[in-house]
Amino acid sequence: MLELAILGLLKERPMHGYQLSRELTEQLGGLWKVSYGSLYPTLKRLEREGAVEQVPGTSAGTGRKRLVYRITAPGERLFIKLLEEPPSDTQAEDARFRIRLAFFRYLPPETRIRLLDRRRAALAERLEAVKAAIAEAADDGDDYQRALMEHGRAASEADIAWLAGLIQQERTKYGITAPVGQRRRASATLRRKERTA
Amino acid sequence: MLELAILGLLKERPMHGYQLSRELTEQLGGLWKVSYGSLYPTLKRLEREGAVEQVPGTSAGTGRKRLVYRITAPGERLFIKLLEEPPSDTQAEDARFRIRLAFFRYLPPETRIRLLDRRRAALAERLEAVKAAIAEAADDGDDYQRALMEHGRAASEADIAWLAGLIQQERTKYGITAPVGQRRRASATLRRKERTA
DNA sequence: TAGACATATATCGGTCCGATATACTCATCC
DNA sequence: GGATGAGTATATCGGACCGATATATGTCTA
Repeated sequence: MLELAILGLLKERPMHGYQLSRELTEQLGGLWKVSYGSLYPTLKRLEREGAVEQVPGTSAGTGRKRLVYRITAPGERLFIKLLEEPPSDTQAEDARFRIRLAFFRYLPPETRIRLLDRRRAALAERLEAVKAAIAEAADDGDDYQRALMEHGRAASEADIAWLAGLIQQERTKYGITAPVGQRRRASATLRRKERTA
Repeated sequence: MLELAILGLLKERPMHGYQLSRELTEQLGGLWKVSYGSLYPTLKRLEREGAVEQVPGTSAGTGRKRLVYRITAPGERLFIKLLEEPPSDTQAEDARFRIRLAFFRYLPPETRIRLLDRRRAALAERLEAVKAAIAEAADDGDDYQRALMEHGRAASEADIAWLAGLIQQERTKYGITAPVGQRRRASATLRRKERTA
């Protein structure tokens, strides 16, 4: 979600496209590189939608023409909406979640915990799927495919543990106790029926 | 690289679109879900390019019409080419590398080691970038952004260790010793100048 | 003062995704 | 017996993002 990332940066201060690209790469430690082929069209779209607007008269002497944008009030609302938006349940959410986290400070603690927990549940589900696949492909097979799945399992487990740590930290800091009904859910297998019902 | 994945599966036996989608999800332990919106157009493209062809007369009684495809000789060559193709140096390579690995058995040991090592070098580079970002953002800051980067660092390190293990295994199995000039490179920081020169 | 390099915006083609449409088969239940 | 719904199967559409590329202009330095 480039929109989310752009709005998050503009929230801090007005910037132009090129600057946004560098800040983005930098703030996320190079984990997420934006391409200009996405950036500029997205900026234009946001402007068309009224979420950002150009700051007039900022090409002040300093070299080349620059189109400086700032976030608007509707843009602020859009930002929060995008930040809380439910995940797309796909591998793209891996990247999206990182963006979300980079702007987590704009969310209240309760919401943060809710999102962290939702993410943890999604990873737990993936973990179960991988474990099932490992069990199934136990003897039929390809060494590399097995290694791949084992690695997927280890990575999922590490991510889940990491999230659990973040949740714990958040709870300790704000003295929020875990809702009882929610705890099991996160680590238990979610059957498909249960979710669609 | 959907093309790669499709060709890899068709190499084992002829299949139709729907079947490919399920096999793909299954063989990779649900780590990689294909959408029909990619699958069918890609199949058509591959057919247009002569890499696959329809197997005539296989709608044999069993229910619905099915378009069964098989790989051709040019398709086999394309498959190997795609499998060895240099990485796109982006976050997309994370996913691509998994696909590659799933079909690694079709490559000779030397090539496998070369690709594993290339991947390891890329991750080592990313690791250095993240470490630099962590150092830079040490005090200015957002707790969540720091957590994010730390997690990126840990994940990179884990991945590198995993790759090192795979390389070691491969070398042991086939008695191939590491080229001396290549060893340092993998774990050392690669300066930008050095690469572009 | 020429060259390389960083800054800055923009477009193009291509890949993939999610949603949706369509249609057929088969089992189940009333 | 006929409705309902789940699974199978192919296909298209709009949208997001990427990588490559084009095109300027400013700045540093040899």
